[in-house]
Amino acid sequence: MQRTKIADLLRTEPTGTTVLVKGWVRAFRNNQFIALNDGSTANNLQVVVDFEQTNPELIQRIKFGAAIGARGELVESQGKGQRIELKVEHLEIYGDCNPEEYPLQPKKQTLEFLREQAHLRFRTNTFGAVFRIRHALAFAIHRFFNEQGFVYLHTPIITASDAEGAGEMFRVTTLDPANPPKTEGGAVDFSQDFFGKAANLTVSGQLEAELGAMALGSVYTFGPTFRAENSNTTRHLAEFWMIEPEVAFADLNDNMDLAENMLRYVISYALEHCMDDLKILEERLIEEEKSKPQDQRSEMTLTEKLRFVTESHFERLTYTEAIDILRNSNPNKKGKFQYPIEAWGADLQSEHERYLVEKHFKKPVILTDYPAAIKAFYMRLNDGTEPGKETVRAMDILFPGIGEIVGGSQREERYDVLVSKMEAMHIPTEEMYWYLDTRRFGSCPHAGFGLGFERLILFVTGMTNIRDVIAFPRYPGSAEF
RNA sequence: GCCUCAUUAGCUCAGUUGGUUAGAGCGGCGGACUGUUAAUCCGUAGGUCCAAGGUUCAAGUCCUUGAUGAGGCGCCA
Repeated sequence: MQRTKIADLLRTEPTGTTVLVKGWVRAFRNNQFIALNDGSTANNLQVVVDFEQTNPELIQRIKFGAAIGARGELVESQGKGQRIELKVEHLEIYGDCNPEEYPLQPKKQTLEFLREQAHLRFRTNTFGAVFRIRHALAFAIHRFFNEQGFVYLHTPIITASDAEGAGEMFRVTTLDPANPPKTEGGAVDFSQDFFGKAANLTVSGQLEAELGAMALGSVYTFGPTFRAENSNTTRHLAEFWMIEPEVAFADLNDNMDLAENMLRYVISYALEHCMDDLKILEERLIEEEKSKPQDQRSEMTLTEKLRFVTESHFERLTYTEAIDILRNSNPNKKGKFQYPIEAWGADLQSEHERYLVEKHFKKPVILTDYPAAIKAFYMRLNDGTEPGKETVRAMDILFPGIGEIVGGSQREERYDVLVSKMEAMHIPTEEMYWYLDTRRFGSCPHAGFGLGFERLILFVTGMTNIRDVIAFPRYPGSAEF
């Protein structure tokens, strides 16, 4: 007999037909009622055992976490908590689960404890919900770009260019670390390494994506990205997934529209397809908020917050306008900022971004036209700015509770301007010939951005630590599993 | 990398000014009950108080160093 998934069963009517289900025991109450979960949905199927007609040794083995199969009639439930249930005719245990040794328990366990049990945490309601939503968001992103006529470009994970300047890199090598070949000068001789030169894990697929966009028109990447930064925060990982669209013949406004539409599209998709999982996470947050003082509780529930974002337009303003708002803000005047806003040109700190998003505008904010000095070399220099106050066509999308979720820009398409900026920022132009070639041959205005996938999941799930929205997090000092 | 806080039973946590034999809830185990919904009721076992040093008549409690975890900051997505 073919097994039926619980997600499908819960959508059907209790017809009295015989079905076979397989899953894991989430609860066994009263020697009769098994709450069975097979991962297809957050919801359990109630499986009713006739304990007087069942071998006591078999009953004894129905423990929290055990894998079982149950065949029986699907009937209307006599109890109140559920519409339908399965009346067992035949029960089979596939895998026992010894409760004395099993780390998970049928009760609340902290996220920190479950992080140490990351190989088992999928089995909890919370992480089941998180990873089903993560899947749905990944699917929605591909669907969005496909509908928009984008080509999914697989940019390399191993790169030999270390000129991108996006962060510290992980070295990829096959040289013997104890005894590497040396040059005459005593340095490690990477010309003898696997690739004939030093290689690293990618910190961004953007530069390669630009190459694709200059022929395919609209491309996006969606893959793992690596940063060897010693970052210890709730929003950074050493290995994370990034989505990087790149569009030819697009300017910064097109870019902002694309990012905003994409975010609204994928959040709407989650609201349409993941409501059971979102409700579980929403309940979790409501429980958690109860232990907080009144003034720190959020005004909106998780789903209200998501709906709010899908329905509101993001506030767009320039860096210069943001500085004015911050300079005249109450916390700045009262000296509440740890880093007071003084002169134009300073980079904004987390506290400033949070003030703009969470206090001033109370919705997602897009900041544009940052000072050229604090942004990357490939961003397009704005025309007609005062000397010393040059800005670039950059944009950052800031989300409440997360901070920067998207960073993007219109790219510098003018060969001469790009070369002089690279020279000023000490980026070796010879090594980057392939990138510069796009500007030498058929260059055009183009723009793109990077979206941190895990940061998006943080926002949609309401989780607060990025290590809880990726299956097996990598961060300083940790590469378990 | 910097700052702050934490580490006590399987889990979540109490443990007063340094003072006798370190407690609770949940979970586990044994039993009762049998239409339960975090089931309920009765009983029961379970501890290298993170580690190493130190102060003291006496340390879970104070000090030093280290490890691990959490939160914040920086770097960013």
